[in-house]
Amino acid sequence: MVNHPTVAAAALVTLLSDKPQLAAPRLLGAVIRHQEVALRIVEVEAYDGEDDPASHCFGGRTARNASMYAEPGVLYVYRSYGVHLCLNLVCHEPGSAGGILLRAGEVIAGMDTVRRRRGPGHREVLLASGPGRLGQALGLTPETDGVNFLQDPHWDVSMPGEEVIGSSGPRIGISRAREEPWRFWVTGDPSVSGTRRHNS
DNA sequence: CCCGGGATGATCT
DNA sequence: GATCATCCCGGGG
Repeated sequence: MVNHPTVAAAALVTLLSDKPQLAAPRLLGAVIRHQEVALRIVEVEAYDGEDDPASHCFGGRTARNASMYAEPGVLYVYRSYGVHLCLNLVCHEPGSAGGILLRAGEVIAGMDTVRRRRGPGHREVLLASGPGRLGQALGLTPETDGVNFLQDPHWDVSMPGEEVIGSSGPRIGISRAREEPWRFWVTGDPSVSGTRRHNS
């Protein structure tokens, strides 16, 4: 009875039923798969609920952020600057809201599909480096918002296989709550985004 | 290599 | 009308 699928699923639900800022670093090294494409997650950001001024939940529930109030296992997809689709794993304590933004990954399966989606001329380590690029690599659509990866055969998330050495710092691209070090990344990993400015 | 800035459109005030 | 949880290109050093 070791490795029964429901055991792994239960462990993920437990992980994602905590405050996002506590769960996020434990997600480094996890693998997310959509159909034939799989990414090893190397950079994430935690967005808490209505009390986090940088969260889409700040100010309460709206049509856009409704998925962040759903149960852990659900995917929250939002459109950034009109053009990019970005992916969060819903993560919060019971009765709350929140999510973990997947900011960068390493392509470990489906390379041909990713290259076709991203277009020519990209170095391999940059194919899913940055939340918009990661979304494009995974083939997100607006309909991905609200999908439960525990119940949809096209989607899967696996717990990290090995411990990784992580770093943390302020979240990128926000104007409020800059003091919270809620961005987490695999130390030294070449696919982490924002290497020019934000990494220490 | 580094930095600055423009594109682009949904969302909310 | 302002604000973005962004990306990428072009110019200068």
